[in-house]
Amino acid sequence: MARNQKQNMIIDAALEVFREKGYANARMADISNRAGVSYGLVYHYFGSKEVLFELIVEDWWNELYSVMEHEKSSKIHVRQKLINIIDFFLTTYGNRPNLISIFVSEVCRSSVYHTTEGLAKFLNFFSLCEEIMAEGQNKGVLRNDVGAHHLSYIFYGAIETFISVMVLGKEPLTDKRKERASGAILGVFMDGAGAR
Amino acid sequence: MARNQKQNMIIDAALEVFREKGYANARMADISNRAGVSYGLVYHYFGSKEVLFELIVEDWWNELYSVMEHEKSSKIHVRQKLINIIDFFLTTYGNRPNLISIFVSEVCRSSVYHTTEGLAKFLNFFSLCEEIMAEGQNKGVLRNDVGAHHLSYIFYGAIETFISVMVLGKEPLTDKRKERASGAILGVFMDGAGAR
Amino acid sequence: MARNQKQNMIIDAALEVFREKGYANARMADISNRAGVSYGLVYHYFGSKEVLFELIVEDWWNELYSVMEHEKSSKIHVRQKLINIIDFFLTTYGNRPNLISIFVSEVCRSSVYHTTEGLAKFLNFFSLCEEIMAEGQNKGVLRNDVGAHHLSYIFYGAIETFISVMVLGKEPLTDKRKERASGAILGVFMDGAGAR
Amino acid sequence: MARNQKQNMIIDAALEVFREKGYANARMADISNRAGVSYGLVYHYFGSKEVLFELIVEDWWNELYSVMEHEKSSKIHVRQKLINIIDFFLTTYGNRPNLISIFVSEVCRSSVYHTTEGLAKFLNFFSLCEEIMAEGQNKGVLRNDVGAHHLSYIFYGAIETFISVMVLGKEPLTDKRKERASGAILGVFMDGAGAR
DNA sequence: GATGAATGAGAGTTCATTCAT
DNA sequence: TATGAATGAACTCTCATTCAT
Repeated sequence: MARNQKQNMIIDAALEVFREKGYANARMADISNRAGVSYGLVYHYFGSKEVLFELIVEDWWNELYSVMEHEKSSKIHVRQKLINIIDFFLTTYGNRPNLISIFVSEVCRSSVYHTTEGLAKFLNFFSLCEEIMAEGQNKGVLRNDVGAHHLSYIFYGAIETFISVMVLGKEPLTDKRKERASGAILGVFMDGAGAR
Repeated sequence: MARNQKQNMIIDAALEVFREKGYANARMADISNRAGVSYGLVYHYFGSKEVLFELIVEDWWNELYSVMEHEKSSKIHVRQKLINIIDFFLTTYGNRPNLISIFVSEVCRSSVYHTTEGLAKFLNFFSLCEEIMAEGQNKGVLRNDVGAHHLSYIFYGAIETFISVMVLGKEPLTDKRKERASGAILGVFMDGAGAR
Repeated sequence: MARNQKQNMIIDAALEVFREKGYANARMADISNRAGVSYGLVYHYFGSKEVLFELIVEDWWNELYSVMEHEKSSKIHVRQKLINIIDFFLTTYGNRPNLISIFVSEVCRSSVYHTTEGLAKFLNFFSLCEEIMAEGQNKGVLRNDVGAHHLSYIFYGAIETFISVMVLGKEPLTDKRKERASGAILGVFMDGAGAR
Repeated sequence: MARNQKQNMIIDAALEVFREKGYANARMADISNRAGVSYGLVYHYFGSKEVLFELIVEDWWNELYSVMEHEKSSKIHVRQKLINIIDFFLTTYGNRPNLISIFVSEVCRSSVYHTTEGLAKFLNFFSLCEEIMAEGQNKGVLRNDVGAHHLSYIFYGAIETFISVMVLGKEPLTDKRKERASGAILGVFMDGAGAR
């Protein structure tokens, strides 16, 4: 699945255009223009708008699953696993803002994705997340009186909202901001917002 | 702005169709058919697809602001305020799932909403949320070492993810489920997911 | 065929709107709004957009024919007849600019009027004009080496262009301007533009 | 701006359809059908109905200006210049009746053209015409007691009416008829319709 | 007479996709 | 591989006309 230069240029252009306009409003002509290639070449390589989009999304899901799988089977402390997951999302926002922006805007919530297949992707992610939470519960690191899946929702929801706000505000991610965000998410998730 | 029966039928149909297909894929013909009125009547009353959508969204924002304002100026305990906000979202999911679904899918994240105006709506909401958090900090109910705006993100993120999962799974909201969700969100937000 | 007040208000509004937007772009709603009456009343009285327009145009043709007939059978000098005709057009521009503007813009040239019926209206006008020219030729007032119908074209063409320019420039018609235009048209038509 | 074959076919079809139905009643589907191309191709090349129309009109104005400029700066006798201008219009009617018909019906008088820009086109034409008339006055060929712009109106009005009548009557232009029309226009314009 | 809600055919335009070169 | 001309289904919006009250 190695891609040549032009294919990569098209993918990059697609990331930009999908992010800027959203899937529905992105035109194939926009993508080919942005990539500096001809109209037909996009079809030559990717077949259709949907396939192109799915490819991008699929890659992202696979990458995300891979990270989650890795953390799941890792021997480190659960707390560190959560830190790593938060870090993965924030780092991706920093390095590939278009990608994470599309994920947050066009995938997570898009009605287009409210399909059995779309749902399965999510459930899979949450299920991996849940396993880590369950591990934490088993090891006495996380509370037992709240379902592991509920813990997943709260944990992921915090990450997603931080990213959404940055996406909306088009905020660049400085190291300092990243650290603060990371600290806030982990701190509140683990210890709560309540004063001690 | 009292609406007559047909206007309400159109609004209800629009809520269904926008929810099912998303804004971009919703056809005005779908809406008029669903409402059982003629094509032209939708235009007669609402002028355009965009206006119809904005009307729905605007109403929702206003209702949300109204609730937030009310909680903000209320004299009750901050903890209760948070309970009320969670309850408002969950109750709305129960009563008007189409509305909250559109909000979560088509508004919060839609690229279409990544405009100055769209951003302003959000910032306004978060700013109201933040004031409540700040009140909690001042009263010693909430921790001070995390910014009030960050607390807002985590709090709202938790709510939104619960709703998103229910929307995706098309889960009906039983009283029991509602109570559990509410308890989980508040519990983890206030006291953390960490074991005691 | 006496019209009541509302009917007249509608006719006046129609004159304004047809002049401003042209027949094709005039909306019945524009007319009813301008007239300050309800939508349906225009239909109640006039049946359709086309009928309303035809009524206005028909009235104008009849008035024009009447003037031409009168001049034709009048015993005055042919030169005076031409002066009267010029004066009729210029006066109408002064008093009812909407009417003459519609005539010049929407009737004379409109493709919509390129029908057998539309053509007949014109031929009838030119035929009345031609008879006056022929009378002038018979009485030795006008030259015989150019066909009477050709004289009609040149004579009417001069009038129409003056009016068109005023319509385009939205020029008000002062007495002085009217006199000069009238003098120029008659002078050049009778004696030519060539220096003596 | 060299045009390929299909573009020319579309332009030709547009000339026919605009002439037959007028701008407002011409459908893009008519044009594409007439041209024997698909619906989309018209948009591919010309973008919109308005642009297509403007292109045709713009070309004509430019051609007309070019002829007028040429005559203006030519060293020939003013009388000959007028003959050439008349001939240009009549020849165009003979060769491209659709074009001249559209000009006379849809441009000169169309309410759509009663804009600042539309007016400017006309004024420019009349101003070129006027300069030739002024030259005639300076050289003692044309009378001085009538303004040069008024002479323009009468001269052009005569030409336009001849053409309009031919357009309305769908008359073909034989050489003989052309000669007679030309002779009549020039003769009456220069020497008047009055008997000697 | 008078109103304006209601209808729906019709037109312009977009844009994903195909295909000949 | 690479191009971009060509296609046409699909969709939004307009507005003349009808009709119940």
